[in-house]
Amino acid sequence: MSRSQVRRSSRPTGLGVDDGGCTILHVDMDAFYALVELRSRPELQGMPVIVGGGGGGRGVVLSATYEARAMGVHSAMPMSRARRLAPDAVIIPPDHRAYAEVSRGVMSLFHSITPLVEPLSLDEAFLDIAGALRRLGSPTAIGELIRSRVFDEQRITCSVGVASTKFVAKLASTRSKPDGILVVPAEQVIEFLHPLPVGALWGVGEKTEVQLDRLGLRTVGDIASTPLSTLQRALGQATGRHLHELSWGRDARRVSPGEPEKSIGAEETFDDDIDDAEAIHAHLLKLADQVGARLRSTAQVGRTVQLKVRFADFTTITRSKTMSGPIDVTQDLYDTARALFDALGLQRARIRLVGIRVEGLQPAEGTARQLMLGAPEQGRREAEIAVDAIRARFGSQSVRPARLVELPPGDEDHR
DNA sequence: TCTGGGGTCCTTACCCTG
DNA sequence: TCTGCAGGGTAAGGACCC
Repeated sequence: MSRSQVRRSSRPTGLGVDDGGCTILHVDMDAFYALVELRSRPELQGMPVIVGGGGGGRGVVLSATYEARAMGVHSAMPMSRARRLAPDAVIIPPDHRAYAEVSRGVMSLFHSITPLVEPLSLDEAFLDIAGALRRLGSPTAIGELIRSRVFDEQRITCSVGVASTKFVAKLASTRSKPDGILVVPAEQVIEFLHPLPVGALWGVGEKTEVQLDRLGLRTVGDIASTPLSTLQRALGQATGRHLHELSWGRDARRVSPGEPEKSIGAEETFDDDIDDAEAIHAHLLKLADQVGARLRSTAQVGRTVQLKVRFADFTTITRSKTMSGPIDVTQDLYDTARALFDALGLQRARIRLVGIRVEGLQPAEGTARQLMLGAPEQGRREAEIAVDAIRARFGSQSVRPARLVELPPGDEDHR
């Protein structure tokens, strides 16, 4: 990608450049996964490229270049549909390790600007730059500095929203995409917000948009002029208040770095629906293994185990159990999830996905752990910690539960 | 059309306790 | 002892975000 291509909208755009008081930046990488892939495949520049898929043909679009987007492709779209819309698009399976590495570089760059960085995902973050103004200049100048450094250091482009609140900064970065910067001065927030469609508000998805449409509310301005009580009756107390506040540009949330995780989970959609309980048990063991390893690697324990089951018709149920004490041992996670699954009493129902999630996280240090009925007082956890160490050194596949080791065809006797 | 995987937050219902 | 109520914890489901 040439410099001239990516810098085409390098001047601040939109409502003006009076950026006084606009100390919140929202920085969002453009078509992140796709642009990371283009770095190593420059021959694909200017072509429709889609990152997504996965092995079983049941994947969705994770990211698409703007050339693919122009053909109607967007993220979260089923791959089968994306292929129909853009039959000539180059499809690349995701390489999460590469994205994580670029993300670390970008976040580290942000931290060189300000310590107040709140990552939202791999490819976006809020920055509070109030403390950096004297050193680095105006908010707009800092936004431009970030855009230019991201490109120079990572060879990808990003968009920056500059405002006095997180919510407006995020909207501004979205409106400036791709490869732009938009400043929304505090006194022009209402003018900026009210013409936008309701779907622009954080928390309004497909379902809520339909509900709002039934009330005849199509723009943010419509919501602002609707009595709070009407919104709360239609959408519930919290959502009604939330949308009403946002519609007037009120968002008191601070940029808060280092928010602790509230849950850790893993789930798997099968290539083909499964109706065999034994096979489901094996997948549950694999997921428990992943979740347990993540808990231990982050030195956390959790109290509630949640099982998720999605059936062939896409209906989804969850079942959960709160333990009397926190756990982080794979075997305990598996036993609990399996008991929840068995209690469903399914008779060869066709299952599309299973997942395990652990909630109620707390630091492992100093926590009295739950001892499962019949479990040895010592041993299991220590063994799993030893396995974690071996995997850290020799790879995640170096040690696995015996029943997860794939046998060559015809070798069932050794199972 | 046919829907991943990782999360967060909200609502509702129910049970228990004081 | 019974009743009503408030509040907390748990469970389940749903909407939403990236």
